[in-house]
Amino acid sequence: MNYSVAEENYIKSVYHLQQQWERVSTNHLAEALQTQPASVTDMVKKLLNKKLVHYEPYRGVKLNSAGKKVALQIIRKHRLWEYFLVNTLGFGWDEVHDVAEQLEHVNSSKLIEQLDRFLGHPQFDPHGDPIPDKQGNITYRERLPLIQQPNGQLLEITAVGDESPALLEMLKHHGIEMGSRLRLLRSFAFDGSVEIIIGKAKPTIISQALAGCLFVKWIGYDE
Amino acid sequence: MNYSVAEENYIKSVYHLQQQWERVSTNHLAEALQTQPASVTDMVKKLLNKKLVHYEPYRGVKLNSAGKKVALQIIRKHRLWEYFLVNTLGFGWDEVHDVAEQLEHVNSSKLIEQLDRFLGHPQFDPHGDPIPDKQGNITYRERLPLIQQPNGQLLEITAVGDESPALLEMLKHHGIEMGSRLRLLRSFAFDGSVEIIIGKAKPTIISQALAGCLFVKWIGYDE
DNA sequence: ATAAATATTTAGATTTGCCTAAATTTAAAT
DNA sequence: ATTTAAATTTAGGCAAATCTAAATATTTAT
Repeated sequence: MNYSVAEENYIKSVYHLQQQWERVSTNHLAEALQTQPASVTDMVKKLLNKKLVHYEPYRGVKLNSAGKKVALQIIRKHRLWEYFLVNTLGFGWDEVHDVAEQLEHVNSSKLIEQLDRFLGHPQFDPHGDPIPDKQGNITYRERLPLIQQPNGQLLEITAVGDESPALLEMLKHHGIEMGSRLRLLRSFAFDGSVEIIIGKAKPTIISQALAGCLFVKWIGYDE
Repeated sequence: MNYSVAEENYIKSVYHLQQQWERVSTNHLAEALQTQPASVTDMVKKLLNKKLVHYEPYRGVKLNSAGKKVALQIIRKHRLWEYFLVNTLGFGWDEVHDVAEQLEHVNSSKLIEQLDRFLGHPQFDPHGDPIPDKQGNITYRERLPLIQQPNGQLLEITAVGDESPALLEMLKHHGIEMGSRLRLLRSFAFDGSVEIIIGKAKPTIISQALAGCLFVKWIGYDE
């Protein structure tokens, strides 16, 4: 099967919104796709005809297993291209989204498999999100909100919350990147900021907003 | 300015057909684009509105300088992607056309400049066709039909006439590739076949059809 | 439980890129 | 110089993906 760019974008959006809501509403989709609710209703009916979604009028939409499969392949392409743009072509990760958004719709299984091989079968994209494999399997990895972790823990950055230039600038300033290790020292009730040690540097305080964008896994208490 | 995929394909086709005919006819364009003459007339009017072509009804169409500029950038993208597919991802050059046809429409100047840098600013694509630079300048290179060259000349392959799997297979069999050196010994009146020495191998005879697909530059008479 | 507010769908249009069939223009042939 | 053939354009329509405005369903609040 081959789907139009518009169809692929709808499928991808439903997939992402489903991570948060069981049934995805028309308005949410319209918001995510920057389009009108009426247009969403139209397209959802087309996806229903193509047997990619469950849908009942007024009740929201949900990918069925065929739809999920399609979504995972689009996401695979998107994230492989992001990895390529950052690691091969030297893009910053705040610059890759729009380009990957276009590249993900290029249709060639040979292209994507050769790209995957060239890149060394990466498992995670530059933002820490997992890259589904050819079969659609995802390697999950701890992705715990930094806020809420117990003090003293040695942690490793596994993902970031958004891909804005502003966040990237902030992280660069602190010398934080994917895989960085840090220790959570304490948090302040006043403004929700937290004190951390990044690598072997001196303790620093980062804002609640910044901390809220960081996801980690546990490494242990010991140095 | 930003052009649709359909518009870009028309512009590119006009450019290529212009290499052969001063004014490009509606039927030729329709043939090249696998579409109907009436559709061509429609689109040509749109390109006229966008001031990319000269056009008079019944008289054919021709890119103006703005149109040429656009065409060269599309061709630049197409050929850079072909180079990438062959040299980085290991495609055969008979497999690249359709994929490059899609990739050439991805819109990001940063992408194409970084790709160009990553590839080392190649000047020729895998078929020997020149890659226009960012400004649209083309490095020309001798591209003489093998047939018609004087006997005894030492020649180097600079381009091939088509990109079919069949031609690639044939060339592989003879050990001919871009940059191969060969000497033309003689041609046979009977079927137009020619006898050549490829590199330091023994003389072989290749068919007129094959010879007609090869383009060369002169290196000299001496060994 | 009913009214008000919100969400969703339907109806009818628009744009892009394409089509077929008919009309028109240009080129070729007698 | 007409007639015939070929090429091109015009007219009218269609499908995909979108829109606005109006109608309908659902949810929330009184």
